[in-house]
Amino acid sequence: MALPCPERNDCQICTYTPFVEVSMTVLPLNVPTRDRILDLAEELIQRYGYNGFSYDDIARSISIRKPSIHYHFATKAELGAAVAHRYTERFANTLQTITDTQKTAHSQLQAYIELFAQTYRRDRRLCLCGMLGAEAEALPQGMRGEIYQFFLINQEWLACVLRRGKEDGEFFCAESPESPESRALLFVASLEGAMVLGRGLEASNLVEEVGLALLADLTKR
Amino acid sequence: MALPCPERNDCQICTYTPFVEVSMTVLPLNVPTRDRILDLAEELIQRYGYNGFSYDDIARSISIRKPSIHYHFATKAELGAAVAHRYTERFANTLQTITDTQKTAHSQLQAYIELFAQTYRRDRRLCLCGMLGAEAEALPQGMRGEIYQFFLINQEWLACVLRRGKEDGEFFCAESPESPESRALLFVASLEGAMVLGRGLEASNLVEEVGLALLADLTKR
DNA sequence: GCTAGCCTATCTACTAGTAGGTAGGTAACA
DNA sequence: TGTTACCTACCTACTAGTAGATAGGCTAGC
Repeated sequence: MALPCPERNDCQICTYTPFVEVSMTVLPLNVPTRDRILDLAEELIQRYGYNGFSYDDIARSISIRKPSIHYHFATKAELGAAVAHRYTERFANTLQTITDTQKTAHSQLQAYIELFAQTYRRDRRLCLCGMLGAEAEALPQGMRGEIYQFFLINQEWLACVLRRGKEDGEFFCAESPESPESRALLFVASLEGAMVLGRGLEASNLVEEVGLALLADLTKR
Repeated sequence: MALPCPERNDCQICTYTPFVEVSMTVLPLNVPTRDRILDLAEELIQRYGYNGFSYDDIARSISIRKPSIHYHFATKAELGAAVAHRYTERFANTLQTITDTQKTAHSQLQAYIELFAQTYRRDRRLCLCGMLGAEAEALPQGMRGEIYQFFLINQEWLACVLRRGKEDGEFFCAESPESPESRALLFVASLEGAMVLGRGLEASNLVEEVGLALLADLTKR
């Protein structure tokens, strides 16, 4: 797909141009091509979706030819799966770090919410797996397992934190009959949805707003 | 885009075929072509996204030639905007009906949740504007206004119901400092997100589960 | 009642451009 | 000498969109 022209987003005629430079500000030099492809594909999926970018978009952005991408990732489906896998793995590591560094369940959840808020603040990017979840039906089979894993890991981690928070008397939520798993689901869903709404309403602080309400509810009876 | 083959979704080789028949079971006979195009485009966007279908997909599904679609909708952007506009308008009417027929704020919210649950139960379709919200950055300018309207209408209606529910003593939520608008946002976001998670986790009752938790929180202090 | 003129809705045949992907070659290097 | 990481040149299929023709229906004027 030809990406929208960032310089003239208000121009009706020039809404689409065949190519757009993508932000490369944070990329250090001497990064292996394979990683640069992954990084860019990740950004493009978060911004435009899996069906919203092409090999050519990537090729132009990192100044190599299109077939060179096929050398690293034989098919687009393979690239997509690799991006999703790396994203999920990195996310799981971050959750582990949160568990290790934040003492209370409340501060762990705060850090969790901040992950989503941070992502959205970067050019209003969506959670990669949120975007892919929405597109799931139009995705190659191989990618769906990765998305499934992402949400499962999130739910399990959150349920664990919520359970501990309840045991420690921090929260009153998740009382029977509600399960921590169910509350965990609401937590992820709300944050994913907040990003979608943020884009739709062209708002910049929706994730934070929703996160605050989410935390507040945990201390209610 | 070539749509995925529904009969052999597990087949790696045949993941993509150039064409797939789309469900036409509910369409009565003698529906004007223009409406059939709109109906099908709506279904395709909800299932695969705006960048996930082509004029040719529609043409084949309703057995006309592709240029005939251009006669009714000159550009794909025009078609997309028309679909979103009709969807939002229909949704607004439904909200009015809910207001007119359901007495308590609680039952109005229940009916609201059921709208999302119903949509998802139909082949796991996403809310049209949820899908488009996620894709927003890759969408032609003309469509974004329609998406904005959808979420605004939802937020305003919900805030209104929540305010009334609080006045009538049905709810304890939305106490200061939290505004009904903020709680309304959480409400929509959670339901939109639940649909995305439902797809990601390949679950069928997530919208209902999230809706239940959402309602339960309203009666907490 | 006939007909000229217009409108609607469709068609076939086409365009330029983009999609993912392949074949085969090359230069650097261990 | 084989491997790695790229390249040029190409392919087929699909993309949105256009040009021009046509068949049938409606209506005003004679």
